[in-house]
Amino acid sequence: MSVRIEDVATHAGVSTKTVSRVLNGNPSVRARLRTRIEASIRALNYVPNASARSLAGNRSYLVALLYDNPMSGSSYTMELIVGVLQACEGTPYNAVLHPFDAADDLAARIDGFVATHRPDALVLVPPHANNAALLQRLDELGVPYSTISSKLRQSRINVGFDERKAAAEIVAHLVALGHRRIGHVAGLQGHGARTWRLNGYRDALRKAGIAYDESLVVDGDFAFASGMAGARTLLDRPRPPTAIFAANDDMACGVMREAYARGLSIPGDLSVCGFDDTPASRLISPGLTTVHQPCRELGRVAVESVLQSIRDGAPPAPERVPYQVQWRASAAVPRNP
Amino acid sequence: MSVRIEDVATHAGVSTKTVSRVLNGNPSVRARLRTRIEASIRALNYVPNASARSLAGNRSYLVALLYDNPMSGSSYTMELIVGVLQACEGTPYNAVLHPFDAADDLAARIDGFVATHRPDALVLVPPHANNAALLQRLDELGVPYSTISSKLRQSRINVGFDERKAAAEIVAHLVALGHRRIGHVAGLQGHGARTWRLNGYRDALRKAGIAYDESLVVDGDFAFASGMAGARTLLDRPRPPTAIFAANDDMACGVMREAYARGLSIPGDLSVCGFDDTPASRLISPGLTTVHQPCRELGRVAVESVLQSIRDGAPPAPERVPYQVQWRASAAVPRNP
DNA sequence: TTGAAAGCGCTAACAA
DNA sequence: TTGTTAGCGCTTTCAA
Repeated sequence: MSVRIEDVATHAGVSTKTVSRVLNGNPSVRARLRTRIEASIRALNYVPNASARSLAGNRSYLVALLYDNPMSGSSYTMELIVGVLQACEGTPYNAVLHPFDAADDLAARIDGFVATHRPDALVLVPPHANNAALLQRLDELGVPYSTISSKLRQSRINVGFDERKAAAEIVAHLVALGHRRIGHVAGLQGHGARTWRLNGYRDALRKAGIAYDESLVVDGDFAFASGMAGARTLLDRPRPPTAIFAANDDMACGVMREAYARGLSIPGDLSVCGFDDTPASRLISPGLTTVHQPCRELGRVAVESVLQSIRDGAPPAPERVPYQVQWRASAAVPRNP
Repeated sequence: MSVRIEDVATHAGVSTKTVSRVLNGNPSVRARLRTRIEASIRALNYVPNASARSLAGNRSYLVALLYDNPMSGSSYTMELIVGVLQACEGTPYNAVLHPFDAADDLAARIDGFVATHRPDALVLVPPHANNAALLQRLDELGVPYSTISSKLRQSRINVGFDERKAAAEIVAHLVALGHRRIGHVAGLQGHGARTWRLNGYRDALRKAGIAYDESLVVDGDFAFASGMAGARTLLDRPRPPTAIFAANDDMACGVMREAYARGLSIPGDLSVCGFDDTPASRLISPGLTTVHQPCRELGRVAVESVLQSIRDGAPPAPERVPYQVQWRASAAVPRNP
């Protein structure tokens, strides 16, 4: 059908094994020979057959991304996927995507998945990244994996960013603008993101000498509706906050909806901040001040780290990628501090 | 390493070939034998090795999704991916995702892609679905493909939905509310979506007996900023529109931003409608009236159709999937008609 | 540092 | 309807 390794070997006047060595970056090939073989590969436009390679080498060259079944078009997952694909580019590896419902017992179903796809490595995102039983099973199966934003120590390779510091930075900015009563709509229990962002909020208050007022913190679940509900509770307080920091953008949008429903203007009557920098945070009016969650970077680094650990044997230390705060118009000096 | 087809054959007391026939749904296996073999497969927890299968069968069991490099987290692409993955579930097929920059000459690069991945089928979305040279090259290479929302007749298998009718429905609704001067921010030239939605807009006006006023139609490029710019132009007209229908949600959000910047209220002073039903359309305030683009369905049907054409030989007729209009608060009776 | 030969696990021809 | 045999294209022993 097409060009095979044998054709390259003939063209270069060597054995197929030597071509194979070049293909796999085996260092024990003389430089001159390597150059000649590489020239033949280009000349014949040779591309190795992935199936034959996997079969003979007992490797799939597959990296599987396990994520939660995104109910709505989740830009988080999309960006992650983009990063994962970027990391695979230029390597012999390919990505396999697999949405898994968080409600399912993944620790039990993972065996079937691994048997079917035989991935060389896995990348897990929350909530799966926080599933201790799942990680343990993967350890038992001997499948290398990396996690993204996991809160478990158990994960040998984890990538994330300093969500706590980022949240503190947002809240410190609100303080600097003159806000003293700052509300917080917290994220879903069990997610690292909830704890880190809430802690960042508290850090900034403490640093500013503002007493923590638990009546200004309400629970949310990262969904729009819970942001609305949270704002309702906070704005009904005898002394309502002049600013609300929501643990993610979807909830911040809910806060804005509720504020508008009460005839409040943003940021005049109420400053609002979010977290994630989803597309909606740019599209909504006014633009939402938020933390850019570096999803692509996270996906890219997660893949690179786990592949490196396969190559080099030693698992690399957990990684931290940089983040950035997006200052937009939704936060301003309070009208009535 | 693990259970092989030979083990199943031994267990069931048949030849490997017969097991293979069962695996591949070959009808020429007696029912009783089939049942026995299937029992053995379950008993041994056998899973075929995909690489060996591909190599021997000269098929990759891969469906490649070629989409444009999404600059921002595109919910369109994400939803499509979800649909594609859904369609692969329960089949031996897997999806390979490949973002391709629309600026690149894909028709020239497709050979390398096909040689590397050897996909059994391709699914193309705009703008690639509108790339005539690309489709021609695929025809030459003999790779089956389906397109999504392509405007080219050339594509034998195309899935889409009636965008023209959906747009007309939205505009008819504005008319029914009492609007007579309705502006339109059109999509990017060359996209089917631009033409279909613009035509739908004109259809609705004609049906309502409202003369088409070209000063109320401005060009956009599907991006937020072009929605703002379009609104600026339209609202600066001597007799500005009381409603604006943007060809997608991102531009509709831009229209809203510009309206707010002028102190207009929505929908009191200006009704706004979009198209696509992106996450932002739900999160923005007021909620945006828009057409739900059935991306998952499109992705799912595109895969199913092309796989069916591989099985049955005959390409199925182009498919139309249903859509739905999302009525939200951004469109209402005009305050000053 | 390089090469020869033996599979990896499956399917496709062909035969029975 | 079922079984036998020969590969698919590559990597891996092992030897040179």
